[in-house]
Amino acid sequence: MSRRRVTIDDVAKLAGVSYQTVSRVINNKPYVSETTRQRVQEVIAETGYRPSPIARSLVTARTATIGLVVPDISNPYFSAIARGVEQVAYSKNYNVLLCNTGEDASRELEVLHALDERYVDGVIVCGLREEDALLQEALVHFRAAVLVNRRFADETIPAIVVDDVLGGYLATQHLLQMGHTAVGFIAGPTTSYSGAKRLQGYEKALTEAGLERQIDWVQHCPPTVVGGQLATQTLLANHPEITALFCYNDLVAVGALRDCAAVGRRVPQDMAIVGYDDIMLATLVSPPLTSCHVPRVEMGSQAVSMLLNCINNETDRCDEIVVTPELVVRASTMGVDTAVSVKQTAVLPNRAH
Amino acid sequence: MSRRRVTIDDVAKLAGVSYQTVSRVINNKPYVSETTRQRVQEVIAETGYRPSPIARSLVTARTATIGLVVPDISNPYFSAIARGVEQVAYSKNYNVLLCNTGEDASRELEVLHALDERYVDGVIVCGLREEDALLQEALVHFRAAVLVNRRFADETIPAIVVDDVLGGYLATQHLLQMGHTAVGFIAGPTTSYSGAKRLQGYEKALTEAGLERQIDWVQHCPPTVVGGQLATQTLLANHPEITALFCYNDLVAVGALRDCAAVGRRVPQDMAIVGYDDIMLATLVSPPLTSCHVPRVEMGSQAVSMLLNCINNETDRCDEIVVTPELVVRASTMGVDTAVSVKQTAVLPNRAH
DNA sequence: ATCATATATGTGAACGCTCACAATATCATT
DNA sequence: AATGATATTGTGAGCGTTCACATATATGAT
Repeated sequence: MSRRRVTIDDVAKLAGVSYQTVSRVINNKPYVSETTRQRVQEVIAETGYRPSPIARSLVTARTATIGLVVPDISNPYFSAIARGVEQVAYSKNYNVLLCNTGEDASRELEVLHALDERYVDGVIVCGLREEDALLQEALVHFRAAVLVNRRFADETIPAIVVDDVLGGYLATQHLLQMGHTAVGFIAGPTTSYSGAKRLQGYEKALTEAGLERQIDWVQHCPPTVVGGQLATQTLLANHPEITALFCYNDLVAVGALRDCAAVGRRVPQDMAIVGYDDIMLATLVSPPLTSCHVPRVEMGSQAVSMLLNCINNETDRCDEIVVTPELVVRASTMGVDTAVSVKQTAVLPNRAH
Repeated sequence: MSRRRVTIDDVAKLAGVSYQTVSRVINNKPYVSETTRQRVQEVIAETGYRPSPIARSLVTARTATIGLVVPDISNPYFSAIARGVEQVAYSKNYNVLLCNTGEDASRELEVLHALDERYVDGVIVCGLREEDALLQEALVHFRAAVLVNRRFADETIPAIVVDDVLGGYLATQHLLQMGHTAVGFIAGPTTSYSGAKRLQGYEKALTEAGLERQIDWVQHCPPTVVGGQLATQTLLANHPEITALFCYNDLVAVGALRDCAAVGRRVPQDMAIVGYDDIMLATLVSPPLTSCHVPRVEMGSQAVSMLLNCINNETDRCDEIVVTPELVVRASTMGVDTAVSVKQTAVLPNRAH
C-alpha cells in the first residue's frame, strides 16, 4: 500500500551529509552550519520525512506518551478531566493513552501494569479505589505519576485534590443557613476517599452549628442516579424528620430529586437538596440543583502540567495542588431559579512548597 | 530510580538458552521443547521480565495501539463511544490513543497527522467535519481506518453509521401519529452529515403523510443546549403555528424544553418535543424526553472489531455496519410518564458483504 | 547402518534512530 | 608557522526485539 518509509539515511544521502547531521537538524541541536541546515530541511520537506518515534523511543527511553486512568470515561466527571488532560498534553506534544477501570479496584493494578509495559513517561490516575500499599507498589515503576482526588497517607506521590472538607462544609453550612436542622447525607460509596472528606466537612458544619451528628442520617450508596434514589428512599423512610439532603454528587442528588418527585415531596419547599461536582446536568434538571462546583477541566490540565514537571525534573515541581470548590446556589435549595455564586473568590490552586 | 531493565538476553543467559529460544517462548511459537519452555518461563517469572513493546514495534512495524479521534471527549455522545472502544480494545490487548479536535475541522487533519507519526495500527474517527478529499488523503496513510457516523461518497473507508434517515423518519412519524401537522425541525449544524440524513427522514415522513414541507420550519443551530434554546426561540417567534419539534439531538431538545418553559408553553400539551441519541440526560429532565436511541457504546465496540479485522486482514471484513436507532417514547410527546419502546426489535447491525 | 524428515536450537542481520566520541575544518593568537 | 580553541562533520556502537536462515539433534523408514 504505502511505499517504503523514508529513513534518516535516505535524507542524509540526498542531502549529501551524514545521518548524524540530519539528526542534529531534526533535534535543533547546535553545530550545524546554516547552509547545511537549510539543505537538509529542504530534503526533509521534499521527501516528507518524519522521524520514527519508535526508533527514537528505543534509544531515548521516552515515549512522549502519558497514561490516563479513569474509572469510566463515559462518566461526565471524568470525561471533563480527560478533556483538560488531552488538551494540554496535546499542546505539549504528548499523547494520551486512555484506560478505563470500570470502577473495579483490581483492574486499576492491571491497567497500570499495562501502561508500564507500554513505557509511558508518566501516568495520571483518577478516582482510585484500590489500597494504598498496592497502588504505591504499582506506581513506583513510573518515571512520574500524579493522582487526582486522592492522597496517600505518606504523601509520596504528587496529587491534585479538591478541598472536599471545605466543599462538604460549604454545602452543609448553606443548608443550615437556610434554616434546616435535620440535614441528611447521601454519602456515595464507602470506599470513596473524597466521600470521607465531604463527610468530615458535613460533620464540621453540624458541630459548628451546635448540632449533634446523627449516625443514621448518613446513607452510603453507589454514585449513580439509581443509587441515590434508593438511598434517599431508605433514608427518608427511616427518618421522615429530615428536611434537607447533602448528596455525594449530582447524580446521587438527581436520584434524590426523583425519589422526592415519586413520593410527592416538593423541592425545595419540603426538601432542600445539594449536589456535588456541578456537572451540566445540575443546571438542566428541575429544579436546577444547588451544587458544589469543581473545576474538572482545569484539574485535568493542571495534572498534566504537574506530571510534565516531574518527568522533566523542572525546578518548580510541587507535590500538591488543592483546588477550592465553590458552592453554586440554585433552585433546589431556594425559592428562586436564578443561580447565585455564594463564594465569588477565584478558584486558584494553593501551591504547597 | 529503577534498576536496569531486564532484557531478553538476560533471560536467555539465565535459562542457558539463546535469545531466540526465549523469543519463541514469549510469542508462543512452535519448535521449543516442553522442558526448555518451562525453564524459560520460570526465569521470566523470577526476573519479572517484560518484553519491550517498543523494540518489538521497531521490527514488526506494529504498535498494538489504535487512535480514537473525537470532537470532544467531554460530550456524552462521544464519551460513550470511547467507552465502547476502550473496552474491547483493551480486551484485545490494544491501547487507545485519545485525540480531541474541539469541533475544529483543520484540527482533524492535524491530529490524524500526529497519530500517523505515532505509528498507530489504525484509527477510529468520529464526528468529522472536514471535507471528504482532505480526510481521505489523511486517512490513506493508515493501515486501517473506520469512520463513525460518516460515509465518504466513494465508500472507500469502512464505516459504522446510524440509519439516521430512519431515525428522522421514526421521530417525525411519531409526532404526526400524535396528531401534529405542523412539525418543525431544529436541525443542528449545517455541516453535520447525520443532520442531513435526519432531515431526509423528516421530509420522508411528511411526504408520506401528504404534508408539504415548509422550508422555514427547519432551523439550524449549534448542537448545544443554548444553541437549541435560541433556535427554538427564533423558530417559534416566526412560526407560532408549530406544535411539535423534532430536534437534532437531546441537548438541542433540552434547549427547546427550556425555551418552552421560559415562554410558558407546556410540554407536551402545547408543544411536543423529540430528541435524538437518548443520552442519560433525556431521562432526567422534566418532562423526560422522547428520543431516538442510538447504541453508542456498542457502536464503539463494533468500530474496534471492524478496525481489528482490517488490521489483521481477517476474512470476514465488512465495510459498513448500519445501526438501527429506536424511538423511545417518553412524556415530552405523551401525557404519561412511562417510557414505552415503540420499536421493540433488537438493535442488530446490518452487515453489508 | 543410511538417509530423509521433523524437531529443536543458535547465529547474523536488521528495524531507525541517538549517543559518545573521533576527525576534520576554521579562525584568531602567539 | 605553529598553537590552541571552537565550530562543523563523520563513525561506530547500541537500544531490545524479531526475521531469515543455518545448524544440530532426534525420529522413523529403508
